[in-house]
Order: sequence, then C-alpha cells, then structure tokens
Amino acid sequence: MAPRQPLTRERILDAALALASTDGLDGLSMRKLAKSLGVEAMALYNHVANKTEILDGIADRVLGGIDRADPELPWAQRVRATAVSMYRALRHHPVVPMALATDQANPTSLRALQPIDDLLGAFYEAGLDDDGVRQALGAVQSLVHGSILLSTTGFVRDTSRTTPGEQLDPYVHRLDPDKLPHFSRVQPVLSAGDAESDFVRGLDVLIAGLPVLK
Amino acid sequence: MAPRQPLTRERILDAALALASTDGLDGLSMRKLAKSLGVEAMALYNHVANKTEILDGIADRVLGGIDRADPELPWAQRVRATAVSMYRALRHHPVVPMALATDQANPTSLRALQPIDDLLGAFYEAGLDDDGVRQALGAVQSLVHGSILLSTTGFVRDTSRTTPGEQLDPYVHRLDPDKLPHFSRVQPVLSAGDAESDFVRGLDVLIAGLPVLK
DNA sequence: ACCTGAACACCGTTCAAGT
DNA sequence: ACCTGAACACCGTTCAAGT
Repeated sequence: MAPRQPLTRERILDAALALASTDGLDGLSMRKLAKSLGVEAMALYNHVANKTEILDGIADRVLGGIDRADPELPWAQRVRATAVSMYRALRHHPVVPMALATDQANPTSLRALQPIDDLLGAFYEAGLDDDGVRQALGAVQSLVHGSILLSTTGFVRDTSRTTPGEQLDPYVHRLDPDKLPHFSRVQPVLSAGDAESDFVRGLDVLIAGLPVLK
Repeated sequence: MAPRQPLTRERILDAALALASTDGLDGLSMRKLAKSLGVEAMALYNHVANKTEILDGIADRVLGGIDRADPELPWAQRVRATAVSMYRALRHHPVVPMALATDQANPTSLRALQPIDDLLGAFYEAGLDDDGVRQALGAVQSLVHGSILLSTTGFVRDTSRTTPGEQLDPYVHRLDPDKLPHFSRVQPVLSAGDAESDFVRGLDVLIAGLPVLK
C-alpha cells in the first residue's frame, strides 16, 4: 500500500500477482492494482503499455519460474519432472492458466518457452517424429493446464483452496441416485483426493503410453 | 436484432451463445446481448437473475447437448466416444470451457452432469475403485478441456479458427535456435496438425493406460 | 521523467417509473 | 407482467496538465 519505493515494471508485476492471488483474475483491475501500490491508475501507464502487458508479464514470470529438470535424466523422468514443476508453478498462480485459457495473456519470452522446449527435447529423445512430438506436447500441456483449471470448478475440489468450514461440492449435495448413479457413488471421494497426486497419476499413465505415438 | 418475438429465457440463451461465438467471452455483455435482442439491458433481468445465470444456462445447454455413447459398447470405446463428443460440443462453444475455467459458470443441472456420469460408469466397469475413478475422470476431463483451451493460445493453432490470410503463430516467428532448439525444430509442424485428431491420439494413449489405475 | 484529474466509452445491477 | 431511463459503482484508457 505504501508508495515508498519508486514505481517500476517489476514492482507492478509483483503487486499484480499478489492482487490476483487474493482477488482472482476478475479482481485484477488497473485501478485496484494502482491503489495497492499507493498510486493512481494512470501512473501504471508510464511503465506498462496496457493491461495485456501486465498479464503477459506475470505469465512470463510464472512460466519462467518453472524448475528445469536434470538433463541427465532419461526422457520419461524428464517429462515427469518438468510437467510436475509446471503444475506446481501454475497451481500457485492459477491466474496464469486462466489468463492463457481466455486469451488474455500470450507470453513469448524465451524463459516462458523454455519448459516447453525441455518437454519437446524429451519427446524427440523418446523417438517421436514431429507429429508425435506435437501430439505429446498437446496432451501433456492439456493435462497440466486442465488439471489446474478444472480443480477450481467443483468436480475435484482442491483442499488447499478450501477455507475451514467451507462445505465441499455444495451443488452436488442432492443428486438423484437413479439419474446419476455413478456420480452419486463417487461423490463421497470426489473431494477426498489430493489434486496433485491425482494429476501425477494421470501424467504417469500418459507418459507410459507416449512411445505409442511413434 | 428484431424485437419481434417475446423475450424468454431460452431466446436469451440462444442470443448469448451466438454473441459469445462472434465476440468471445469478453464480448458477451448484458448490454450488447440486449441490443442483439432489440431490447434494453434491463429487460433481461425479468428473465434471468444475473449474468452468472446466463453463463450457467449456456454451459448447461452445451453440456446437455453432448451425444451419449451407446451403452452397449465396451467401456474403453464408451469413454472414447463420450470424450470425443464432449470435445466436439465444447469446441463449438469454447466460451463454455472458458467460463468454467475462470469460475464464471458452474452448471449443476442433471443434463450437464450426465456425460460425467457416463464416463464414471465406464471407469467403474473397467474395474477401477473409487480413487481410480476420480483420477481417471480428472485426467480425461483435463485432457478434453485443456485441449480446447490451449488450442486458442497459440501453441497448437486450430485451423478452423484461422481466418484466411492470418498468419499462424505470429509470436514464434524469430526463435533463437540455440536457446530453444526443439521448439525451433517442431515449429513448422506446430500448426500443421488437426486439433481434434491430435486430441484423440492423446485420448487413446490415456484410455489404454487407465487400467493401471486399478 | 513521472504522476494526477478529468474525461470518454464502456461494464453489471438497482430502482422507480412507465405501459 | 414486462420494459425503460436514470443512476450507481465500477472498468480500461487517453490526454492535457501539473511537478
């Protein structure tokens, strides 16, 4: 809140990530962002061209913060480690996959594309051709982003997001067991699992089958 | 544009889907929606409580329009057919996965949950326990939604969305082949594939491995 | 060089008023 | 019962004005 330090692009991105983590993508407005920095909204435009540049900036930063896997690992373990690192980084800042999914961000920096390049290298090493590599990348990326994006929509609730006392899956309370018998059956354990380990289970299934794309 | 017919909830949802498909999720505003119906924005509130109800309504409708698989099929083919139908329905109305991913919609109707129930039934039939079923659902749903959401973000461009003359992957033009060697290599074929068949390839890999979750 | 105030063209939504 | 106009509290962004 304090306007102590001089305004910089980096401080703006810091504040944007902080604001988004508390108020969500919708709550990330230029006006509220400026207020959190102790400044008027228009001051931001001296450091960024527009809101898109802010969203690109936080996406670049979060994607750039993904841990790189040990290049000595065999390709399957490298895919696994990279995908898990992607999952964790994006999980911590779901505003980034949300902005990507809604075309509000489009990061292009080298560091943002680095994890993708690492995945691609592992797929080539697995012996896939260009088409197989493209398919493998799409599948792994879809699983990573999809797991994070859907974990916020109720079907699989993430306990790390659940405030104490909040009831899980409020809208699936009264299912008609005749109409949705399997949903009714699985409902008690829908919220029971750990989102990350569920993701990893699916990821391992996918990785094990990737050589089929050869 | 014509105010001929009486305003109804169904006509509002029709117009909302049409507006979203031309103007995107961002372009779907109460004011523009009303204008497309030849009415003032405030008239909408006689038929829906708020914008969220409209987003839930179109999500319900699109999810409810997913073709159900032949229940006589073996479980793997049933999963495949259901997931492909989900993909196609959502692909035609990407505003729905976008609204779901950003927590702007939360459909709860029986018809919206029916495809999920069908998937769950197939997973149980495959011999998975409750945890395995939850993991399988998360993986398949993530792959479906992720494939659609990421296909709009540039890494895999969907040719059905590309207007003639538009250049593909504009931001990946000048990659440094030293820094991103594999990205540079795959780039020429990144846009070459068909998004749906790429999705199905990944889906088949995943389905083939699902029994491992037992 | 950096920040602000006022303004413009938008939002979702409420409410009193019209028919 | 259904629709409208005006209003409120917001948006992103531009631009002239301040320091």
